[in-house]
Amino acid sequence: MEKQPENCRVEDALSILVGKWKPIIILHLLQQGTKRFSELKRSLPGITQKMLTKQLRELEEEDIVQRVVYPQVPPKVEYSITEYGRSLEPILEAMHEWGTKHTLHKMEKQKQNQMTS
Amino acid sequence: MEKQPENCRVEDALSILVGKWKPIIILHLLQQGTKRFSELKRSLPGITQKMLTKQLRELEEEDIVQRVVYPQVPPKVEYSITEYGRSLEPILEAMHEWGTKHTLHKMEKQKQNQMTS
DNA sequence: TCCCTAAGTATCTTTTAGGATACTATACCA
DNA sequence: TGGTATAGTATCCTAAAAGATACTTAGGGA
Repeated sequence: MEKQPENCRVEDALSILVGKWKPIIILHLLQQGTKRFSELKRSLPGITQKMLTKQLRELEEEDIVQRVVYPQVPPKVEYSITEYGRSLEPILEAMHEWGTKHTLHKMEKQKQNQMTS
Repeated sequence: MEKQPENCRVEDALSILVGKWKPIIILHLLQQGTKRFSELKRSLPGITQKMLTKQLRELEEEDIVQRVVYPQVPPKVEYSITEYGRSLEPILEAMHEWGTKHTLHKMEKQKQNQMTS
């Protein structure tokens, strides 16, 4: 890690990952390969079309996902992770691992609060 | 990584790291140890007192930083990373590494765009 | 002839994050 | 007597993210 936090590039990764839906979209595509728009939508309960479209376009812009349109009616559009997008996997791994620990940490804290109250 | 993205805990890590100031605050404390409020403020050009206070309180709430108040006037308050907070380091490492690659990736893309235009 | 589908747009409203600015307390120092 | 320093609060305001809802397109099937 750099000596000077000012020069650090953590924000770059963060800017791609933040948002209520982006991490889970990336995880779905990482784990399940190519998916149609409607499949993704079904996989993300609560997301609106507008949001899904927006997030996917932003990820495409960053070269994290690839969008393939089949010129047919009704439309068919497939999304998949790019090779470059796959390079985010270690970050997501690290976060997942930490998140699991974090759940335990919170539970322990709650237990302690109960005991002292 | 879990088979089902729904059960994944990536969001937990993300929720702690997001925000315009949190990652850089954590990095400062990780690298420079204990710091007074005013020192942190000087290290973060552009941050307002309100924001710094807010971010620090939220990190304290999550047990990422520790806050120690010395009962004296003018006030003295010291902040430091907790052991638990230190466990975020691998995530920040992974992000930093990726961010560095990302910069290169963007530069290559720009070069290609210039060549095709 | 009309409805269905898939993958969107277009508007409008709500929620959240972030920022600007002013104010506070109180010991110490000139 | 008044100014300085530190670590905050208290209000108000703007911008960005997110959400709700309605509309579009055009081929195929009943």
